[in-house]
Amino acid sequence: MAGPASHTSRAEQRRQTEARILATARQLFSEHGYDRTTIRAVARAAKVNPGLVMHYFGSKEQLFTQASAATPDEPISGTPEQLTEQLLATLHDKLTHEPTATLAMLRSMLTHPDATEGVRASLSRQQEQLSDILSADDALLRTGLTGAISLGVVIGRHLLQLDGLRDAPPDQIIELLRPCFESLTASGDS
Amino acid sequence: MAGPASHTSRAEQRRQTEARILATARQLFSEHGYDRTTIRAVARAAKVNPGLVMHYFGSKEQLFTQASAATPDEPISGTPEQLTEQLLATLHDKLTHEPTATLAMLRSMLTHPDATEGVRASLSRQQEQLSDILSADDALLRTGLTGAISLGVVIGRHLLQLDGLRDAPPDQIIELLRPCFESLTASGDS
DNA sequence: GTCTATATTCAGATAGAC
DNA sequence: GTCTATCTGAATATAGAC
Repeated sequence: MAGPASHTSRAEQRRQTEARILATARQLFSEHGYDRTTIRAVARAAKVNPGLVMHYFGSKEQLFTQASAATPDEPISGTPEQLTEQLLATLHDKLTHEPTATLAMLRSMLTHPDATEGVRASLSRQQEQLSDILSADDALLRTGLTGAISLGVVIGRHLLQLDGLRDAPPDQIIELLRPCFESLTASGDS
Repeated sequence: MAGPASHTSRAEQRRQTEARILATARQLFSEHGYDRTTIRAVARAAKVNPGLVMHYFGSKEQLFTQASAATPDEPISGTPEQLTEQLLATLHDKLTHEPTATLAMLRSMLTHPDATEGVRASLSRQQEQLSDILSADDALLRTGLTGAISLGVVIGRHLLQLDGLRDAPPDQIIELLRPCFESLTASGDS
């Protein structure tokens, strides 16, 4: 691969190769899911040997763990009114550029137990934070719904690529969804 | 398995065995998805031989096709106002008893191309019908959102079993979602 | 440090015995 | 019509050569 390395030390070379493998794995996991992504395919796409992938990451499971490690959502805080805007802003961000690592986890969330747990944990954390602010007796259901709705819209856009959702401007989507989130974060009992 | 069959003809016996295999396959596909469900596991759970499953259904793909064949949604028609109630009624039904066949398809929709196409086709059909009624210039986006929201809530309840969503009474969920659907089916431009 | 060769396991599918 | 035995291919993982 590398010609006579000018400044790249051996350790630096290794770091770059490892990063390239990881980026390739993220991409393939996000497109085809855990089970249908093979170590061999990752190696081929990253232009390295399959054995090297194993050597660096230990196992397919560990490779997936690293490839799907996403930065956790911003903590939510403030008044119930601010809450709606924060949720919409977070969703807007996910609609514009959801990181490949997150898509890798979402892609496998229905079929790979680790991914299921990852998504559940992430949503649960958010539900806890939100429920503290809402403090209604059906808070957990309301926050579960905002999470499920966000999840459905993200999946519909990035993974299923539904007509109408796939190419719509994020701003327009957010505007249409604002009443939904407002009604769900409103404190009035049904 | 069968003792001295009293009234069951050989053809009847076969029909029953085939139905038992299909029901078992539906269950396992809906729990673990396409890739992690093996012919062998289906055979074991149905108390038949793996060869018999192949003999009856030809291939794993064909078994999945039959196991995940769901009855299509009711056609939607009427005025925009009736439309909201119909969507909510359909969702209420899915929250109470989503058929195992549908869950089998939903479980694999992110990782198995056939299932992806099945879900996309089902949602597209519904979007077409709804868009005809709405006749707003952003109709396709609005109907895409109602589909994505329904999908997210069904997945959150049945497949991810999110806290708050998992055990909530369908009536209560529907009430909380009514404003969402009303705002999305309202004809006013944003 | 990188890659080759291979061991091991397990899946779907097939052919043929009872 | 039902089941046993087996073929074939592919995947992860390992051991060792360069």
